[in-house]
Amino acid sequence: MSQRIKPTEAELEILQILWEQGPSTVRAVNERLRERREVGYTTTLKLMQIMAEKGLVDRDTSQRTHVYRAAVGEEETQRALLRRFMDVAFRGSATRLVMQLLGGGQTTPEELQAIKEMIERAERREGEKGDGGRE
Amino acid sequence: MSQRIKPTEAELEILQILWEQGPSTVRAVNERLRERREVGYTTTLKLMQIMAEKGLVDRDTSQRTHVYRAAVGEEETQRALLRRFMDVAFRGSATRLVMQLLGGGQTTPEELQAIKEMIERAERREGEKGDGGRE
DNA sequence: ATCTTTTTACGAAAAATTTCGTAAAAAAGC
DNA sequence: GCTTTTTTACGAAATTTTTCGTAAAAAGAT
Repeated sequence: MSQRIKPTEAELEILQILWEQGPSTVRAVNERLRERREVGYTTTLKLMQIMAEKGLVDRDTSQRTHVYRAAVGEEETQRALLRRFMDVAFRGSATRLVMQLLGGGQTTPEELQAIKEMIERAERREGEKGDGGRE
Repeated sequence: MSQRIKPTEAELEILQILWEQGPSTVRAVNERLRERREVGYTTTLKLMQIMAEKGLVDRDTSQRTHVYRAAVGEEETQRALLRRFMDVAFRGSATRLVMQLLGGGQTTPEELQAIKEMIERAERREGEKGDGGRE
């Protein structure tokens, strides 16, 4: 299901902006992109039009200036991307991935602490499995 | 430095095979690829030739049948890929990435345990850093 | 020796992704 | 009203990645 979500890198960059600042015009998105690198306005426009075709974004065309919003959830997308990335880069091993993350010095002590707490929570969830905790 | 390592997806697939089974001929790599999908022999050959040009692999051409081996380390490459992926998909946040990994039900209890141990080790390392710890 | 198979080299086609030029429509400014 | 600016639509060029056809060389088989 969510395996159909496969934005390209440029598309993901735009999704990030839409997730972060909510529904936006092409101009607003392009300006954010420009903070990081040179991008032509029509380049951004075209990409967003393609994304609309693919169903990655919805757009409100009731006004002349269209407003786009992400049509796929941030978490859902991250889950799909992570699954794929873990498979291709770490042969599917979550352990190796985390090992690299922690060993590679890419985490602050605060992040380590936060991650540790998450592990404990995840362990508790595992332990309870079966009694149907619903959402 | 290691930011120069940027294999494409098909290239990464080949690197995985070379890392896993060591120096290999084009035929051997192609056969492994074929276990998962249709790939022509010359397609694999060409890719590996390009990889040799890029410096991703080395090859021994002393025999008629060339033998290729990975010229970039598995960990080094994973580190570079992970850094990039974390930035683009998780806005640079290791915490969010791990959250998704643990919350997404993509980890077995065994992996959880292994990960927890790694965290503790990483914490000890961090702790030593500040007060000039003994090794 | 001749024919077949295996391998490399090379180039280019095919596919996917990214970029942008140009035009037309709508809105805004004067 | 007329000009300038902003926006969308569209198509195509440019770039990157993947795939494969063809040829030539080397090795092996008969």
